[in-house]
Amino acid sequence: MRILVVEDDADLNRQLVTAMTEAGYAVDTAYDGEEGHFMGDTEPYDAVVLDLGLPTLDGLSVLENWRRDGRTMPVLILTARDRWSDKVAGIDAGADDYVAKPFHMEEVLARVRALVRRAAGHASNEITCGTVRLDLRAGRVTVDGTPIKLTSHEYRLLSYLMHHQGKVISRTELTEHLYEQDFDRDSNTVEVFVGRLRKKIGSDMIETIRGLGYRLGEAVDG
Amino acid sequence: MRILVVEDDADLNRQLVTAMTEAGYAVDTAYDGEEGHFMGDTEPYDAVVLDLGLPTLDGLSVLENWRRDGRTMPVLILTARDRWSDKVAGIDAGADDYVAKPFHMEEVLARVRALVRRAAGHASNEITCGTVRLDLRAGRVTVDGTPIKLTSHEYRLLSYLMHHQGKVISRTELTEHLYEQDFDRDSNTVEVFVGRLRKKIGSDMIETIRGLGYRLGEAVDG
DNA sequence: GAAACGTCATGCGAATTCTTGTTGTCGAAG
DNA sequence: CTTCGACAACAAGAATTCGCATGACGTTTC
Repeated sequence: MRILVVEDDADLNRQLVTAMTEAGYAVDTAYDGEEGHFMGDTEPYDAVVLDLGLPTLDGLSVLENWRRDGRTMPVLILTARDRWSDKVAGIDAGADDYVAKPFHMEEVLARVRALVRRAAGHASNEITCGTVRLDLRAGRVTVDGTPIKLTSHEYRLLSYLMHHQGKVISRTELTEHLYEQDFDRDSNTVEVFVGRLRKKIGSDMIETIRGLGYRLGEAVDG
Repeated sequence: MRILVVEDDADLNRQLVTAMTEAGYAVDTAYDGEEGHFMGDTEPYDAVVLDLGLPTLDGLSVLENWRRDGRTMPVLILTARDRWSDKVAGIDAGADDYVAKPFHMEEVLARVRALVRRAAGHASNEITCGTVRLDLRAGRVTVDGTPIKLTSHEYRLLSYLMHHQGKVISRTELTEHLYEQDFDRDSNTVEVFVGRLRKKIGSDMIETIRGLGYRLGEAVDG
C-alpha cells in the first residue's frame, strides 16, 4: 500500500511519515500544494493524507483538481478543529474523511486503515483468504492459526494482494504500490518476493497468470 | 436511495429523518440496537446512520454483527464529541465515517452523500455476451458461471471482441490491436487464437464472416 | 561486527506463442 | 452439378519468452 502525505509543517509531516511507515505503508511526501497535486496526479496512491492549509495551492483546490481529473483514490483531510464549515466543503469536494487538528496519531492511522480497506471493498479489519488471515490493525499474519513472520516488503506485498483478492495484479502495479517513488526497477525483485511469500504462506495461494500478473484467492463473482 | 437511521433520542431521530427525507432519501428508522440490527440485516440499505449509545444493544456491537454477517453497506456512526477512542474503535469495527454530537445537520447530510456516492462507484465493471462473462477489473472470464483459464493473448483477443460485440472485426484490426507496432505478420496467428478461444468459450460464440473477419454476439447494424 | 533484509544476476525449466503443413469448407464459375 | 480456387480451421513441432530458484552482494539494524 502506498500513501501520499501532503503537509507543510515539517514536524507534523515527519511524524506522519514515521507512523505510516511503521504501520507498513510505502509513504511519499509533499510539502506544498503544487507538489502534492502533481504527485497525486501522476502516481498511483492507495490513500492520501492532505492538509487543507498549504502554501502555493490550498488543500481544497488540490482535492478539487484531483477529482476533476478523475482521480478517485481515498483522501483524508486534516483541518483545524473549529472550522467545521471547511469539513463540509472538503467532503463535498470529494474528501472521504477528515481529522481535526490536533489529532491522535492512532486516529489518523485507524482512518487510513479504514479508507484503504474500504476502497478494496472490505468492511472489517481482518482479511482472510483460505487459511491465511491478515490482521490489519496489528499487522499480523497467521496461516492455519499459527502466526508467521514477514519482512516489511513481504507484508506489503501480501497486504496488497489480500486487499485485491481475486484480481489479477500486474507486476508493474505491484512495484508501483510496494515502492516509493524511486522506481527504476527493471529487475526481478517482485518475483523474488512472491517466491518468498509463497514459501511462507503456501505455494497454492498465489496463482501466476503468465504474461498478466499474479492473483490471490479463488473466484469471486461480483 | 434507502437510508436507515438508528437513534434512540426521539427528538434527534425525528430531525434526522426529516432532513434525510427532504434530501430525497427513502428513510427507515429504528429506536434501539436490536431493532436496528434486525432491520440492517434483513433490508438492503444504501447507507446507515447509527448512534453508538443505544438501548438493548450498543451501536458498536450492532456494527460488528453486521460486518460479521458480511453486510458491507456504508455506516455513519454518531458519537459523543470527546470520546475519540470510541471513534477509533468504531472505525476499526467497520464504520465508514462518524460525526461527533452535537453536530450540524448539514454535515451529516454531506457525509451521507459522500458515502452513498462512493459506494455507487464501487461496482465492478463487467461485460457479458450470452453465457460468457468477462470481469475487466479482476481479469477473469467465466462461461456458464464456471471460470476458465485464458492465456494473455487469448484474453486480449476476447476482451477486444467483447468490447466490440456485434461488429465485424477484420483480421488486420485484430492484429493491430493485439500486438504493438510490428504488425507485418503474414501468418495465421489470429486464426489460431480464434480457434483456441472457440475451444474454450464454445464455438458458437465467435462467428466467421468469410472474407471480412469475425463477429462476437448478435449482428448490430452500423 | 553480526544478523537480517533488500537487491541483483544467472541459468534452468516450462508455458506460451509462432510457424508450417494439411485438411476442410464455402462460394462462384463453368 | 461439378469443379476449382480461395479462405479458414486444425494439429503439432519449433522457437521464444517468461517465471522461478538460487546464491552472491550491498545496505541497514541492533
